[in-house]
Amino acid sequence: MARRNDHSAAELKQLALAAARTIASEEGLRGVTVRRVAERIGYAPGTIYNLFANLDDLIVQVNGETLRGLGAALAQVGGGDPSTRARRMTDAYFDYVELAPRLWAMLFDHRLPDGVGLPDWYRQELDRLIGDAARRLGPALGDRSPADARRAVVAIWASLHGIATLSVSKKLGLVADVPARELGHFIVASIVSGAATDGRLNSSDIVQSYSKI
Amino acid sequence: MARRNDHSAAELKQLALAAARTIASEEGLRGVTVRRVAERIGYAPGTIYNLFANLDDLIVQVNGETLRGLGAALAQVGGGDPSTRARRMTDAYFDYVELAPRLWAMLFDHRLPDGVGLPDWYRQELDRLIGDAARRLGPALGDRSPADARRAVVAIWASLHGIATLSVSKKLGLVADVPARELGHFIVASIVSGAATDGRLNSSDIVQSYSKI
DNA sequence: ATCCGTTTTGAACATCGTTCAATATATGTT
DNA sequence: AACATATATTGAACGATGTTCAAAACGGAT
Repeated sequence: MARRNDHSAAELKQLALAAARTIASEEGLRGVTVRRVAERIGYAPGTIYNLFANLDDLIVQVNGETLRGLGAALAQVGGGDPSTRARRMTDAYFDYVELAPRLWAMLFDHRLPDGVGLPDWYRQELDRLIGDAARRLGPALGDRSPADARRAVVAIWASLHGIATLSVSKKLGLVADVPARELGHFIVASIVSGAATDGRLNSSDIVQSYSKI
Repeated sequence: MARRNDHSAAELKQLALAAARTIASEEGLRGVTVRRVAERIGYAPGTIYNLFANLDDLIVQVNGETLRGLGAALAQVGGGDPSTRARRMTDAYFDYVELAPRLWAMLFDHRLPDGVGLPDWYRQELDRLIGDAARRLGPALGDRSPADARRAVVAIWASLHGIATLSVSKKLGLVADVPARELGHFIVASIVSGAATDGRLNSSDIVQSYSKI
């Protein structure tokens, strides 16, 4: 068998990605297997390996789209004074997570085997997302250097990731009856308002920031 | 074959747990398979199922020990004024993560299948850990209600989890050149100092906390 | 010495990712 | 129109996974 010509290679790739995305949305990373993706698009398992290097490659590409979607959702937040924009971006983050929690979870559930790094385009995608957020949140973060502003954004990025991850994997309800979104707002507010109160929370002397007043 | 009597059932269970812990420390969750654990203790795969309900059960029990160890490490932090204690507990957290990063990562990498919840003893273990931390951090968190103090601790718990997770899975270096520990201090400091500055960051009006001054 | 009850085994099953020789078809050439 | 070439597609095969369970082997009691 060969050369069915139903679809071009590029079309096939998109079909496979869409199928994987659907499965991931419904069942999470576990459900995404080569055979199931292949079956869903009406091809044999081997065909997947004409389109992707392996299953990891396929998943990373789905994750790339998810990441781009998150970036777009955050970029869509406009206007408002700096602090309400921070709030709206936090909301946009959780909106996006809740849109397809298992698909979002795959962003972090998936781990490449030892020694294999994420592809360069993925790193750039992620870098741009953080950079964009840093630029948009800059005004809310007080008068920090660009480096310190970015550091604050990375802290927010990691914190929201932690909250959403625990929430999606049902490990947040074990320790709190507070909705994930509310915790997210609390942390972002802490960082943002920390910037508003005074200049203590810059990178050069975090230690001192522990001592009250 | 049967009744080798080399070990009691309880001993065997500990042997299996220790073997799994070693493998997890070296290779992470992926390396922990029934056959490898069995081989390492010199028994057949089927024997594992005399000791544990299934592989998930075994892993949850290893995770329970890891969690208990983290709790002990945090509880060991004593003395000092409230804010230096907060700092030391944050250090203790990252010390513990760095002691065996892949073992720690298994705490969150592992997911029970759909519909299966964590056992009650695990929930209690976790609840005690958070409760302890809330009690110890209380003085550093200003004059909040116990409920709000606990919420702040949960926020810290989730944030540190996010940072450490991204760090261990090498996804933090993609967006920042800051060590995970430093980011952790930054966040804890933000929350702690947020409590120190004034009373705005309580649960009842997080929204308002976004507006500067 | 015999029996019983329990522990331990390992073959078996369904699934997984991955490889690759075989094949069937579209395309290019005559 | 017939043939040749190239390649897209297949599916069997391999090793590994979690899990089950009948069979077997052994310790202890009678």
